[in-house]
Amino acid sequence: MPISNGGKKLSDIASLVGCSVATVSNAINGAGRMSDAMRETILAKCAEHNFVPNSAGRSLRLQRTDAVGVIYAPSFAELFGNIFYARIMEGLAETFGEAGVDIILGNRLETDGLPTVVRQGKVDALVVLAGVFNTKSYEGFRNCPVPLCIVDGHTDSLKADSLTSDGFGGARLAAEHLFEQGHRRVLMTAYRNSLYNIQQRTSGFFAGLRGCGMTINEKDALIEVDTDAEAAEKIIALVEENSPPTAIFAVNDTMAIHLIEALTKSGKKVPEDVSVIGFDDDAVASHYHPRLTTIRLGKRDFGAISARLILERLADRDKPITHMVLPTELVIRETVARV
Amino acid sequence: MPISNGGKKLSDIASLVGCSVATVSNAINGAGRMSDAMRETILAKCAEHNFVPNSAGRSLRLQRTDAVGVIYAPSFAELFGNIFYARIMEGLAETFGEAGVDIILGNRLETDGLPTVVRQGKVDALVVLAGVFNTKSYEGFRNCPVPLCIVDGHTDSLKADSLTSDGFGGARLAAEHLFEQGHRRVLMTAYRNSLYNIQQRTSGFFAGLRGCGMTINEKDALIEVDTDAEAAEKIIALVEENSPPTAIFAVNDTMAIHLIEALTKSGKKVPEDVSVIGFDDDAVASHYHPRLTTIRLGKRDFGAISARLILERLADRDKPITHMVLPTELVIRETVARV
DNA sequence: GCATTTTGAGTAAACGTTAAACCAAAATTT
DNA sequence: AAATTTTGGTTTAACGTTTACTCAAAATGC
Repeated sequence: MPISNGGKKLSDIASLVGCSVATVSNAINGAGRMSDAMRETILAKCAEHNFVPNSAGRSLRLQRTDAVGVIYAPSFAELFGNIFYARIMEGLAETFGEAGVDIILGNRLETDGLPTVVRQGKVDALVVLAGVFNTKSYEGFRNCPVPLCIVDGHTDSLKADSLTSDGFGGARLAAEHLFEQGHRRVLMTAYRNSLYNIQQRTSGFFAGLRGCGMTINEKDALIEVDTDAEAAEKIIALVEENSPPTAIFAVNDTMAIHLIEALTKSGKKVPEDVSVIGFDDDAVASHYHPRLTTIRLGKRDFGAISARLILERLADRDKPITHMVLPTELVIRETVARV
Repeated sequence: MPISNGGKKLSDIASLVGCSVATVSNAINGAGRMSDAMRETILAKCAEHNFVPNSAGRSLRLQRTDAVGVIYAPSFAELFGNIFYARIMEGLAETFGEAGVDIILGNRLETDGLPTVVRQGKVDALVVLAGVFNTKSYEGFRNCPVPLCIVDGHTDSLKADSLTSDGFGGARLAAEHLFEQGHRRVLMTAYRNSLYNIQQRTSGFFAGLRGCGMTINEKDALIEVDTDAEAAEKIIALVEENSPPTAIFAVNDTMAIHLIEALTKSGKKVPEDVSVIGFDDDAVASHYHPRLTTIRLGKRDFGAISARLILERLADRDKPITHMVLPTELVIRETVARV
């Protein structure tokens, strides 16, 4: 049987000091009544023995754990490889850490329904990293007994705070940049199975184009695909046509890079022959050659803000549901040429 | 007061079924004695209500938490940004997840001594990601009440399992590759403040060179620096000398890339004028241009193996301390030329 | 000097779970 | 049929905290 604590408990300190356990507890929590001398003596003994109350006992009594779960469906495997989520985790760790709240990774195999960590009562709240969520994915969280904060996703079907980036505005930024650089024949590539994020980017891009005064047929200009490879294939074909696009907006950076690789392989130069703009500002974006022009999200802020959202909700369960939208910014690098 | 569980408890199931709480507990844990009918009825009711025993109650009684802490000193900020550790986390999450063990991020501000998460008894064991540890860093873990597993580091001063990669062998691989490609005048750049990992790489490299029959003066061939910028500066100067190096072994990939950038900027071509080989196989290594030849570590294995090491120790506290050394491999890309 | 309030604690119950100890009834052995 | 074992459970205590309640002694008010 594993020993979980150093072995010390309230009663040890109590008998060391010569008082009751209740008094020790009160001293630690700044509650109850006792002489200043007593309080100091107890606190000193606690410090001397490096004592801190056992978490299980405390949780049981207090009906709270001072821990939040972070879950990423369907599996955690992708999370750590993905720099986008890494930054979020960084923000979460910092903000929750300062608040004295631990982060538990929801890495247990969930059958369906609520995460194990919730059903066991191990967490006070849940951060849901919703990257690949579709509307159905949220169903599992219906009547979740702890507050939820959905990061990088949104649904109206759940009573949960949520936090997304301004995919619409970011994509509009991309459209405007292309327009300003003189591009008039532009294409967008996106995944067919439209999640919330993708939809936002798509509508933002075409809204941006129209806002610049372009008349554009979305049916022709939006290339819907299932994979990056399919996107590359279609683009190569389109570039060979009579009136080829001068610029392409890829729905994310990895797709953008696939496009550039394919374009280069088929003899087209980026950005001289065709410009490419991505979305996300992944780590690869700045390391790739040529360095990718893209849209940057407030990645790190996602973590800190969602943590704060949860902390606030824990403090006030009745505060109104919040849906925050974080701004995006254009990062100009080397893949968009002036024409 | 936050509600942590769905609210259900053993006694609810018990009164639903019409038996005692002990019987419900026994049914769930496959303990005690009861009729098959009773066991099935109870299990069915548990499933129907999605019941799972409360963690705090269980921990308190069982004196174990089914959770491990992962700590990364001095702060977590770097961890998630670093793909090396991200892969380790991935392995940990998967292996611990299968074993029904949760991972708690040690993100609470630690003053000194043991992590808060340990003092609170929130974890059964600790994974210490030791990347930046020096011998002094380990002192804080002296008389840690829970088992430790040190990942990517090692010390004899602690009774702890540990896991490192074969930096020595990997660096030897690098040396042999350079020799085989005809390089006879080679340099190594490394950080001055020598941690365990760096030391291993350094001695492995020169051992490899000597093993190939080269006589080499380590004093001249080892360029010790404090920063990547300093390394770049020194290398630029050395390359301008009478008998310039034909190849450089950088102690890690980021340093290698700094070197290449500087070399390129000062008019030298990599690998035509000077070859560069790195260490770690970071994500950048394959995305950078030119693609970096480097030494790959068993990154992902680190997580899975250290998790298994901990699981084994939890099962048997008296099993002998293990220090595992994982093999490395040479990844040939584009930054080493034949001369 | 007596009644009342305040101070400085202590007592005891509760949080949800598990496991050892216990026990009546049924089944088996002698 | 009496003695014994097995079956199918129940009762109870314990894990470490916190907090409402209690209570004597000291301080204060009149």
